[in-house]
Amino acid sequence: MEQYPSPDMADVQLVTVLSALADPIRLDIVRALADGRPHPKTAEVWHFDVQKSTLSHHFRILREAGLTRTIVDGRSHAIQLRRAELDERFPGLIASLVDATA
Amino acid sequence: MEQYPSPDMADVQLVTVLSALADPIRLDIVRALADGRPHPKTAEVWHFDVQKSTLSHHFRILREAGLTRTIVDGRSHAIQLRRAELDERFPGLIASLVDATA
DNA sequence: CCGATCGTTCGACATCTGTCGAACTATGAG
DNA sequence: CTCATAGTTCGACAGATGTCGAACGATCGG
Repeated sequence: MEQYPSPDMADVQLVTVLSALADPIRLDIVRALADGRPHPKTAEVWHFDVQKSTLSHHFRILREAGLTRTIVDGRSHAIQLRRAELDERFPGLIASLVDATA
Repeated sequence: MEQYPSPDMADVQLVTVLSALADPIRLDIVRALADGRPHPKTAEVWHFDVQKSTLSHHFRILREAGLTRTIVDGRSHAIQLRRAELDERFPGLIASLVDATA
């Protein structure tokens, strides 16, 4: 299917990742996703005060930057941090985001 | 004098730091500054292909985000990463930037 | 003092970015 | 099949951002 493609981690640039993280909503998402497990994209689950189209936009930025992958199951989608790959490509980066008091 | 003020590190937001890092030139600067020592602002030293006014703009963003401090000595200015403070406020973050193969 | 140098500031401009609402797609329920 | 639901895509728009060049301010050398 390859419906929602993420880039190869080897091609992911640090500055692209940092740009993706440089937004309050996306940073919150990534920090919440740091457990490495899939989380539903459902807008109501995320308490953000934006429309679902905006949230969808943020999910896309994260995926295209290489931070996340999308798991499709019927009409429900989940998003998952590519934790292991990221830890290998950018050691310590995700950990430092999680540790930090925002 | 307080001529070029940097914010208190306690007031520095993670997302602000990430926004400052989310630019190719500024990321390069920070990585070069990671040794913690002062570096001259001299445009020729930095090989970037932008005008000095643009470089000055980037230095300002970095300082206002809390990443650097400016040291004035006569008419020559130096810029220094606030390494120790940053390491305490955001453990591992700077290190992960330096480690990474951009 | 005078002129040169280092760096900042300002206004202008094009581009990028976050946001919305409406339309669309695909899946699942009855 | 029909309708509802989950999420995406699209066009529009306002505001932020990176860049330049010109003008400015401050300092140093002669």
